[in-house]
Amino acid sequence: MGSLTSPRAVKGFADLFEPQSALFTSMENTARRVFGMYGYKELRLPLLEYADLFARAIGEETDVVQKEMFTFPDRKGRLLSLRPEATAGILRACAEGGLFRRESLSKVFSCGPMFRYERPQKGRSRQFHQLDCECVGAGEPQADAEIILMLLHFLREMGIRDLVLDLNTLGCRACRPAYTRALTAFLRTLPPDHLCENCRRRIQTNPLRVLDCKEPSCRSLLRDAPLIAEYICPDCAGHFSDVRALLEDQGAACNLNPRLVRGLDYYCRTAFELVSSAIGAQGAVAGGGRYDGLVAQLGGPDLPGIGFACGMERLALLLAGSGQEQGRPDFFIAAPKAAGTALSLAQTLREAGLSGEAAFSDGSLKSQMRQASRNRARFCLIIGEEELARGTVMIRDMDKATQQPLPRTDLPSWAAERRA
RNA sequence: GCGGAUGUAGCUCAGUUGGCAGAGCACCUGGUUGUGGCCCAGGGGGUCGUGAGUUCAACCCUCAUCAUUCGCCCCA
Repeated sequence: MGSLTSPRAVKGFADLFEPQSALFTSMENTARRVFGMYGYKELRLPLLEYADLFARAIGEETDVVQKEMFTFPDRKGRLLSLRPEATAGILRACAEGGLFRRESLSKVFSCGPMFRYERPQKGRSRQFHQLDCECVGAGEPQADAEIILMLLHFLREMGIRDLVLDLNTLGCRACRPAYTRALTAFLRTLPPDHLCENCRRRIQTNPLRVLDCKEPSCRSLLRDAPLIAEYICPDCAGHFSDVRALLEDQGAACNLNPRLVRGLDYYCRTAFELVSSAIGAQGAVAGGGRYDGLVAQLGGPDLPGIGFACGMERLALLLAGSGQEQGRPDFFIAAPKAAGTALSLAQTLREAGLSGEAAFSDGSLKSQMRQASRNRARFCLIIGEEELARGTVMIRDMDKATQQPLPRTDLPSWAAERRA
């Protein structure tokens, strides 16, 4: 297994090779195209931010901030973090760049690697990639509906249909505290030894999360738990029913899930998630929600906003096996005694628009033709003894196993013919 | 941070109660085919993850360690 101390990749940081890397590129291109149709503009962002940005945006008490960030001091002792999610950085950049003052409605798209220090498993690595959209400046239910429809549109374009859209409302600053109090009070009435260990802890730390515990015993105890729907204010209720009506009108089936809770503190009102049961335990492919007030909390203008993130590795898991056929090269040049000539002919053909390679070394004709075959080249251009003497090249059709000689000076026109 | 599983050739994996390390695929060379694919013959490649221990003898048993992987937690 290699030499004593061959370098290794950092744990949880994957190298993406050919089929996978092409899949990621096509995801990004499809995202640019589809999101562009809805008016989203691409933003390219740094991976590193001052650590306190995330504490302020995501919430000091969240797991992400407390134990999942890559945080370290720079040379002057300032704490930096590799971004664990995209929203905070996007909002910081837009505020700092004056975007929110120049336009009343901002739609931005960004993508790239995110970092969380977690134990890797299927669908989760320490460096992972997200597509991320944020719509800032619109508090209307139409904004919620549009961004969800856009996400579904994108997934449809990627050939993914069988995801379940979970939808919930989390209330707002006005009504959520009352609900949290009611839920906590209810949880305290339960016999503690019937709740799982995690849930007993969560009553203190984050009562909302008890709602989506997967333990059967917890689930049954929670059947009679108060629902957010009974506590939300009329504004939130109206907003939520408008969003549902708009989605329904567009034929977007959604599953109302009163237990859907998001782990980032900034979410309010609409929360949604797209879930698959086909890719292991980490089934959330995309998720997002509304975050009115977050921009102001980060020192920007008081704007409402909504956004989502889509996990590219999890998308790739869904797409596994549906890999599109790789394009075949047009030619391969086998020239056992004329590697230099082969190189220059290859350049001629490429400048004429064909793709292909020439053998570098002076291996046997047999081995060079094997190489042509392995490359799945359509044509093999052979320069053997005879062709070398006559200044010609043998052009072999690798599928039909037919061939004909051609003067080398005719290659440009042969290439032009091939292109047509 | 906590559990379970797995580390043997480039890849996928066999390996008996402890007794000289194997297959398929891939790769290389040659034969045959008008010069590739199919077929035939041959070949290269492994300190059995690493380090200790038990034993006359360890891929196999014991301990440690590292890595990978699937879960928990959390999230996309």
